[in-house]
Amino acid sequence: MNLIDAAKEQIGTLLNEAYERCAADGTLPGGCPLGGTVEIPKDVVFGDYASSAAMAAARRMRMAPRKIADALTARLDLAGTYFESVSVAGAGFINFRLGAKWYGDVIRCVESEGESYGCSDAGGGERVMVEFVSANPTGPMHMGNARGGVLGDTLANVLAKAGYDVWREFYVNDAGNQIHKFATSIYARAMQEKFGEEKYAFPEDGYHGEDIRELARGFLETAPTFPEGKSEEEWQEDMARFGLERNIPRMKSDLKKYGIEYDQWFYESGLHSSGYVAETVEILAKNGWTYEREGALWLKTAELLRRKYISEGKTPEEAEKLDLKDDVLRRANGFYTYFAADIAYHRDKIEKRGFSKVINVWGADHHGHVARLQAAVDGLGLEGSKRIVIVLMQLVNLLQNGEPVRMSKRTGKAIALADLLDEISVDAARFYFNNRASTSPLDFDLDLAVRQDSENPVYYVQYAHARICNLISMLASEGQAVKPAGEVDLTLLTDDTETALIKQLSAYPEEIKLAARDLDPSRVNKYLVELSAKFHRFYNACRIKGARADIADARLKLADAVRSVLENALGVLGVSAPERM
RNA sequence: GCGCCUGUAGCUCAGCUGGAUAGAGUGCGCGGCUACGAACCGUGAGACCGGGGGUUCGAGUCCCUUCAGGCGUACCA
Repeated sequence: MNLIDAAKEQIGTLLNEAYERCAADGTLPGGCPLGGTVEIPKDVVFGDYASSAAMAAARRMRMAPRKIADALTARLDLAGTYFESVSVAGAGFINFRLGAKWYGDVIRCVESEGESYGCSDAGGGERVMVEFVSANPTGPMHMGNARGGVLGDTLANVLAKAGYDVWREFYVNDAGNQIHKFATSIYARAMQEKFGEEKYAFPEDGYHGEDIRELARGFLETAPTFPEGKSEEEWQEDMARFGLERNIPRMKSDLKKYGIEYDQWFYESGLHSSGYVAETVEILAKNGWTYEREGALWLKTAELLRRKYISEGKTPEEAEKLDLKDDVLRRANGFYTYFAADIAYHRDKIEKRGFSKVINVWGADHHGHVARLQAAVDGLGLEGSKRIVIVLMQLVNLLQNGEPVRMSKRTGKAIALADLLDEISVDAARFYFNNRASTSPLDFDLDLAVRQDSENPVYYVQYAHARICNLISMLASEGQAVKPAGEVDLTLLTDDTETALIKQLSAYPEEIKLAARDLDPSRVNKYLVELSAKFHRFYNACRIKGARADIADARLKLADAVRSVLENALGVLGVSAPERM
């Protein structure tokens, strides 16, 4: 149950009833249904909820907002509602103040819903896929993958809680050009290993990382006859397979260490071998969206995009001004491009597997592909622009001693995901990577992240949880256990820090809903920090031990409700809620 | 050129579909444990919300324009 919504709805109803009375006796003109919004003012001196209905109606009623507000409040009947008083202030805001029943209801709601507190049916059971990380299996994962992993996983948690039917997927790019590059790189390192560094030139565009040398050495142990007995191509094929068989399980286990597990690892190679890519390209051709030039098969991307933009509200003139280009689907050498495979993959997601929404977490450096992919899937007649949603994640700037550290598989200077966990806890990593909206670049300061103190917000939140657990067990050992809400007089919670804390508890379901709507799980971090701060404030202001018995019971109950929601929200982040630290 | 993202306190960032006096952390200045965990709390100073127009009762938020930074514009993935 969402008590914020309940309160807002009640205000809407109350105002409408008051308006009916005013219209009936002529105090206000009839036929002007109330508009405006109900909001939570920043400053509590204005009350707990504020309606702007009077201001919104001023023009239509041709009356001063304050007069409308006065007329409405004069006819309000608060008996039996959540509210104990109402007032008019400012330009014509109608301010409502909550009564004790509402605060008690929040705590009763937290108690009765427990783990499912915060859940809603906002998603209506819609089948959604979240595809994330999908790192190239040609090398170790880096910090950007770590952010994407945490973002995607947490986003999936948020969506599940908001009532979506969520599927997690990792797209394994085990085909195409970079696999060829992968193979030639291992081959070159193997040759160098065997005959000396200077005897065999390493390909300029190869993968320079140390991990390639390790794979080459590992491969040589399994192939003592190398390079005899097979052609170069055959050896490279074996090497690619060998490398993937090593790297993919490692990616799985690295991600698992971060608490990230998938419903499916989807292999790009399967799309090629089954002919699905070719079939998909044929459909595009049949729909008239392709042409041949210089031996390659091209997609009419520019035209598809123009159609897309115009249908989204751009004028034909605006669309014409854009610098749009066509794309190759099948190269002159007969191989399909990554783009062609990606179109096929999304056809598989939408048409074959029936996901009504497909969310992809991509690095911001891929943003140029968003509209193009959507347009191409539009060209298949599968509503790509509507069903494919891309969460663009700005890249991670890794800092050490204040200096930026470049991350690149090619140069081999990557900080591997697995190594990071030698430095910091999973909890700290997950919280840190989710601490910014995906649209903001994230500075990951290694020196800061290793610190296990209050500089790191995750400890602030976890400390609040541990503090409550300790409090509860300490009081229980003295014979004062947490009582069921029904046995506690919650109307005794009237201190400013208590009501502020309860309001924060009430905001949780809304916060989950907004995080799901905006595809922004970092909201949950902010919520947790805010909840913790309000708890610490309450803890310092309101003693439990030594307070009058009924007051102590009520405060202990409140603390326990906070503990429950902290555990709940930390769970959404995949961060532990320790009982002691 | 075209496109995406970002400009809010010294620093790092919040600010929900436009709402009342723009918030927090950190840093700096004070202060709080013979009291449930001081990994905490209170308090002070610190911002013409990059600039300029516009929309309206009302703009950090919406529109236009301009400046600055990041990224992208492959028969790479």
